Amino acid sequence: MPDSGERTLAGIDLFASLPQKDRQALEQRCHWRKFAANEQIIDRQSGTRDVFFVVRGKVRVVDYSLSGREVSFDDIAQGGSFGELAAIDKQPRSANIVALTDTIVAILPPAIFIRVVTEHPAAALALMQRLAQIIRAATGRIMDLSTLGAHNRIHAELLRQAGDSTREDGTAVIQPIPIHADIASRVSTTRETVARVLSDLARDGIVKRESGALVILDVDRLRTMVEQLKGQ
Amino acid sequence: MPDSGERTLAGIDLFASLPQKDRQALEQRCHWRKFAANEQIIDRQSGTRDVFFVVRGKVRVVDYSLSGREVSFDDIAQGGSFGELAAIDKQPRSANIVALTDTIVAILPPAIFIRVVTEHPAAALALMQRLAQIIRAATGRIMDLSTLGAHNRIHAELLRQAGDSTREDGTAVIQPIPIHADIASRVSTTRETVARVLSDLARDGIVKRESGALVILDVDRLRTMVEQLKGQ
DNA sequence: GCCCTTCTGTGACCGCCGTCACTGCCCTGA
DNA sequence: TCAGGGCAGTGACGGCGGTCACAGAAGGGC
Repeated sequence: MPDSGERTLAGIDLFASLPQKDRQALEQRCHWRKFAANEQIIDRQSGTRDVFFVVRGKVRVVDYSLSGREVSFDDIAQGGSFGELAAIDKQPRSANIVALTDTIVAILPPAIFIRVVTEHPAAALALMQRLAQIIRAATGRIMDLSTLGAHNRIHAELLRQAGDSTREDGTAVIQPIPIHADIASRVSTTRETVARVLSDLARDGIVKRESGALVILDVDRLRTMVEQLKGQ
Repeated sequence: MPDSGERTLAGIDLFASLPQKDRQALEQRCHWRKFAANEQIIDRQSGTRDVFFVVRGKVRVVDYSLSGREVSFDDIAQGGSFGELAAIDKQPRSANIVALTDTIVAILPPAIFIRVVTEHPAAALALMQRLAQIIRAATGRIMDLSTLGAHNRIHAELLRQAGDSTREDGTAVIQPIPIHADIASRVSTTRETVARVLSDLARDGIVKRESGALVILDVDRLRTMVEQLKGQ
């Protein structure tokens, strides 16, 4: 693989509106690294403050309780970034990052990052919007954890994963089929509960397993199941 | 009360490092309003994008499930600000704000706010740090909700409220005495459970009610109670 | 002072769901 | 083709904690 072809920040969302010249200058200041699938990229414990950009691949933000219970926060795809928090506030890292696939990242020292995102208004706004997005997701999740039962949180997660893929006939497809344990760690429940809920939904004709995909047969019904219980 | 004395942004954290001239220019663009205790300042539903600064008083960020269950996120004291999210990403408001005390706020239109915090590096950084702080608090809360039982979340909340007030002899004071229902809504449990936990702690000699204050008699023991259970 | 509201404290009940323990499936690789 | 590992599915059980229902304390206003 020609490394040079990968050494670009052109696809990074945060820097989308940066003049090409400035972006190229930034590229000079980056380190570039590859990680294999399942490799850990950032450890919570580490004292580093670098900021990372996903040039290629996909990573997951996770944390573990001392008991080993896994809580996952977000998946970050190509074009995204992570590690900003420590750079911004000089506090320790707030979570772990693992590569989901083979991944190439660009690594930027904190001081340079801060300079870019404070001195370029467009980059500043992009970062603020990203942080705002994280906050909205987190507060939504806190509301879910506080007001919904495990079953309904799983329903809500299915709808989230279906995204806007709902078709005319009220069906939607989730592909590839998500691993139960992953769903569980995203909504803070157990693998077993996810399996039970999916069984129930299949029994009621609301979802169906199909070659490599999970089909939601009745998106509306699933949606009302979540909303009704919110209101009880 | 001389209103003029209150019409200043001098005490607002976000603008602490702004040149006086710029800050005074901003003051010209603000509207100023008073709210009485318990009055709602921002409604989730409202389509506004203004940013608010707490010139005087104290406000609370809360949200309600359709069932009426109250979830509170943060209290914002004098010098703080709120309403930034909607201004940053032009999405609907993410929560409600109620005045805890009689409060004076300065209200700034979104466009002006965005200009200040993108064009002044120091203000940009201050805002990013504030957003980062919110994210850390939220992820911490998600971890607590995901891995701790209700009892331990209450223990943790007591330690949080005690802050760094721990004295030489291992005691700490929380003052004024927090209302059980408030604790409950901060850690997503019920008033009754808070009462039971405090009773248990009092029975074990770990806390004590005292004229207008809650005294933690053994901070260390309380801390280990939380950490042990995290590890199980 | 008194009342009325708000807050606290506690018992009884019971349903949700996490835990444990297996079984069985599917797929990959030797 | 078979073995082994990862994933899925399901039953049994039991404890945590939410809900309901009161009773009592506390405090603030007139």
